[in-house]
Amino acid sequence: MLEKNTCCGGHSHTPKNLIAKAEEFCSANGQRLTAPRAEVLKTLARSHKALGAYDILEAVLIDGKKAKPPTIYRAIEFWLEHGFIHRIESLNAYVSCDHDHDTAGVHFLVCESCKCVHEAHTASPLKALDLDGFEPKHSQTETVGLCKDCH
Amino acid sequence: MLEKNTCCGGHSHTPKNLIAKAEEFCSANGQRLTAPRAEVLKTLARSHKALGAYDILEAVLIDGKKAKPPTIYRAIEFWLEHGFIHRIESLNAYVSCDHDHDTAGVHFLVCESCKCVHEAHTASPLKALDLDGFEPKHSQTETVGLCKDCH
DNA sequence: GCGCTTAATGTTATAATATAACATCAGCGT
DNA sequence: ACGCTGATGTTATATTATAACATTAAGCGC
Repeated sequence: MLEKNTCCGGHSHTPKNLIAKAEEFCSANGQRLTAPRAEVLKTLARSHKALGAYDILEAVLIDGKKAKPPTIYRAIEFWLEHGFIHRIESLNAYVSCDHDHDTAGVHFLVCESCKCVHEAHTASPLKALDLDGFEPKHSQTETVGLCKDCH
Repeated sequence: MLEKNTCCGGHSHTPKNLIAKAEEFCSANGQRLTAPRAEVLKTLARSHKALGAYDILEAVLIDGKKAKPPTIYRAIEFWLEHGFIHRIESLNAYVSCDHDHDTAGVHFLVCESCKCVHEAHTASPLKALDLDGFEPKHSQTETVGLCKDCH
């Protein structure tokens, strides 16, 4: 896997921008931007496709060596917690995001063919709902289909 | 796992009703309601918690014998395809549903503590979106949080 | 700089979820 | 009964994720 992303116009975050934001975030919050964290985030930022944990694992070298799963999963968890990446549940995969929105409700258009993901923003889907005592923490909508280039 | 479902008032579909619908569906559509299919659907219908495939596997006996994973996954796939159950992506688990709605857009309130799932219905989340050529097939929203009884 | 504390990573092993591939069986029309 | 088809049985393995413990590195007070 991990082909070059030419789909959907090849959009991708610029790793530089995202890493710059990440650096800023870390120093502002007493977190460390370690090699595994940086490599994982860069790999996701270069791709607009969702990447599985093992795709990332195959793609990155930490100090010139292949990492092992826990290393990758820890970095993934770190960036998920801090809103720099999202997990696409329907693919068991991960995408970077621009981090310029609140993370309470997001909507992804997921191409089932090329695995590219577009992030959309609409009103919270909870607005119209009778929650009947349910206390929401995080909403995520995934729309699976075919992107412009794949259908 | 697979504790008795006492959470959230213990709602659950009545297996009889759901199986009746399933029988009707199968005979109307030239499908067979085989033992694995019936057992899997009954097990899900009795539970309002989401059950993982291996929970179901532990719970059912087919002709008095424990099934093996492909048997369970095939039955799950069958009912998913025909709209009798849903997959809760954030839990890698499955719930039955009443099948009285179109399956194009659903919204689940998922309790991260007890794994109970409430199905909600709102307007399609795609209405407000600029799809830009994306061809949607299926939308699903999952809101993770704590149910009335768990918080 | 030294030693302490803490957070992060390295390493090994394994759990949990899911599917591929092929053999066998059951229902059904003829 | 025969053969076709779709479903299941069976074996093995792929894929995704985490537990547990050892080791290393950064920050801090002195």
